[in-house]
Order: sequence, then structure tokens, then C-alpha cells
Amino acid sequence: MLAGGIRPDTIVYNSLLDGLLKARKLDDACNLFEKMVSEGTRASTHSFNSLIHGLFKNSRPVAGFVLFRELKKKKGTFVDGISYSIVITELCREGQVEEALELVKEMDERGFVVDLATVSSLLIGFHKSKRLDLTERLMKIVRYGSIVPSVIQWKESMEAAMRSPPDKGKDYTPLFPFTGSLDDVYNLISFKSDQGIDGACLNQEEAKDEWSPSPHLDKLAKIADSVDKFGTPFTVHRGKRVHGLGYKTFDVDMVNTYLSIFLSKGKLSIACKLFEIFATLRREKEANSYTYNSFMSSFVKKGYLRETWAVLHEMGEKLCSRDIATYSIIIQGLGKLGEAEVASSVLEQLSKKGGYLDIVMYNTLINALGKGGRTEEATKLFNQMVASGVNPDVVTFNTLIEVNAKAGRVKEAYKFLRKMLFLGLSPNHVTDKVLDNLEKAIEKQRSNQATNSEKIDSKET
DNA sequence: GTAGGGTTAG
Repeated sequence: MLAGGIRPDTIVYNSLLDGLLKARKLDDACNLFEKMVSEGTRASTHSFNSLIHGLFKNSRPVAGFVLFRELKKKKGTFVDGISYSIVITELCREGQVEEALELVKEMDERGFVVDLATVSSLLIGFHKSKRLDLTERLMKIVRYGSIVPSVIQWKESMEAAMRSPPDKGKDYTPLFPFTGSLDDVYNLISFKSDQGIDGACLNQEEAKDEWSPSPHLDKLAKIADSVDKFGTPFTVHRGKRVHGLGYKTFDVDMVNTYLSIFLSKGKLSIACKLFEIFATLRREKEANSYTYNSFMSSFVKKGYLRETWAVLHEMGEKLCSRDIATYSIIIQGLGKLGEAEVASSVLEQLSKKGGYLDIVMYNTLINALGKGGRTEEATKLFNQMVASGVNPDVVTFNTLIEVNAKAGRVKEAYKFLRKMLFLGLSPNHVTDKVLDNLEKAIEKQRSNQATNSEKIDSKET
């Protein structure tokens, strides 16, 4: 019950519920949901969709699937096209594409539209599990709505365009020209300190609004659309979702989907070709932060740091706003450069600026510190993260187990594994891989100990 | 007025 005896309605509860789940506060979300039910506020399809998606995001996939199955059994409308889309996406992420396709069939039969978001997930899933043949089957299954044929047409016109690209023989390098040095990179990521937006923020903050329900939220709102030293807008929001415009438009959302497909396979040159065609055609939609983040992330993974900073530079030129993901990638890049200190300070600055640090940011820096051999500092950051109320997830634990195992700190690695299981987080396929490596680390330690004791033995005799 | 895809660990 809120102050003043006003009872929150379903929409208020849904918003809170979704916020808690996105902030990975699963327990709080469950408590809130129970409160909502006990107060007699009706849960809507929206509420359940948030819950299912939240369970997936909070490493409780089985619970999510079970909830979906139970809701389908109930009389009345508890599931809709979005529910199906959420579950299909999760199945695709887990590589269960056949099962995903079964659900597509079911949703279509029930009259729910298989829309662009759903098809995007499916296409990425098909490519990931090397089941391109399923695209044909998808086309045959879907009768309701017309997005699938138009996606196929889109793909065909993209491939036709790629066969005769405007600039043949170019590789990725000239696409994002940047000849700067590391110093310029620091400039790209530094924030205004004393004057300008930050200063203005502080001044405004001094004149506090007594009636404001939350000074913290006010501060967030003020910095949300501020501009950093380079003139690049910084937003605490993620890139906005836009709807597809049809196959003729070569729209940025489909480009982003295919960039993701090409980049995940390491096909950088094809991805760049696609981007080049897109940029040359200059359709009504510009590249957005998803587009640039995809490239940066891929360049970082390949170790092409110069190109990474070049993309960052271009984002600035295009006044494309950087979001949380952009900063995670920057931190990742700095980690690769062995600049863990700078990476830490970027996080610190962001935290000072808005106080909003998301779990991925923490995970990325923990990874950067760990890979840089700073295992202690990684653990420290983990503790700091927990202390500030951010719940660690499977990624956090996988990372910590991995870096500790690699550093030969077997005990620590096991400590994190136990902690993860204690928190009720289910291990995933990455955990399996990481644990295999841990086994190897133990083997190595054993054989080292054996040779050492042999040495001692031989000394003694 | 609230929910889903495409960027962030391996």
C-alpha cells in the first residue's frame, strides 16, 4: 500500500515488477507479485509476460517454461503473441530451434501474429545452430500475417546488393577511418569535469525541489540526455526499439539483425560490406547505437582496438548516443589494452555521474580485471557490486570461476561455484566449459605437487 | 501509461 492509502493498480504494479526484474531483483519481484495477488489486484497478461521474461533473465529458465505452460492450460487469456515471442526467443538462445519452431506453429494456429521481433530471434537462432533449412519450414508454417515472406525478400535483396557492392575489394579498415593515438581515446571517453553540463547539473541540484518524490531520480533524469566532452549524447537508456519498415527500405533493424549474424560468426568483411551498402543508400533510418555497438564489440573481440576506437569516433561524429552497452564495450577494450586502471576509472566516473551501473558493466570489468591477472581486484569488485545491491548472475559466477581457475586459485573457484548454487542459480553450458577447465587446473596442480614431492623425495634420499 | 528481437561473460 502506498502512502495516502492509494492503492496501486495493475499498471503501476506491472511497471514496478518489470523494473525489479530488469534490475535483477528476483526476490523483491516475487514478493511484490505476491503482495499484488494478496491485495486482490488482478495480474494481466502484461504481468505474466514480464514474469516469464524476468525468470529467463534471472537465470531461472525452467521456472519460466513451467509458468508459460501452466498459463496456457488456464481458462481465459493469460498468454498472447508476446508471451510466445519471449519463450521462442529463449529457446533460440538455448539452441533448441526445433522446439522454437513447434511453438511458432502453435502460436500461428492460435491466431497470434509471428512478427518481426520473433522472426529476428528465429533467424539468429537458425544461424547459430547452423539450421538454415528451418527458414523454409518457418515460411511454410506461418500463415497468419505476412512478415516472414517479406523478411525472406529482404534477405534476398540484401544478398543481391552484396554480390555487387558499391566499392569492391574494400576491407573494413577504410570504413571507419581513425588515425588517432591512445591519448585521443582517453579524450573520447572522458567526461566534462568542472564546467558545462556537469556543472549545470550540480547547480540545478543545489536548488532542490522539496516536492520531488525522489531527488535521485531527478538527478538521473538530468544527466540522462547530457552531452560529454566530445559532444556525444550519453543516455542511460538502451537503444530504442523500432519497428520494421518492410523489405524495400533496407531498414536499420534488419541490418542490425544480419550484422549480429555475420559478426557472431566472425565474418567481419561481410558485415562491413553490409554496413557500407546501408550507409551508401542512406535510407530514412540512420545507424543506431545497436549498429555501432555490434561493430565495436566484434572489433574488440578480434583485438582490432584501433578500429574499435574509430567506431567510437564515428558515433561521436554522427551524434549517435552511447548507451550502457557502449561503455561496457569500452571497458572491455581498455581491459584488452591492459588498461584495467583506466577501465576502473571509467566505471567510477559513470557511477559518479548517474549512479546507475548495470550488471553487465560490472561483469565486463570483473572479466577485464581477471583476464589482466588482477584476480584480487576482481573479487573486490564482486564484493562491491553485491554491497551496492546488484545481484550477481550466472555470467558473474562463470567469469569469476574461470579467472580464478586460470590463476590456479582452485579453492576460490570452488567457493564461487558453491555460492552460485547456494543462490539457486542454474549453471548453463558456459559453466560446463568453465568447470572442465577447472578440472584441468586441479589436475595440473596435482601433477605439479606430485613432481614437487618427487623432487623432495629425491632430495631426501 | 506497463511486456518481446538485434550490443554487454564463454
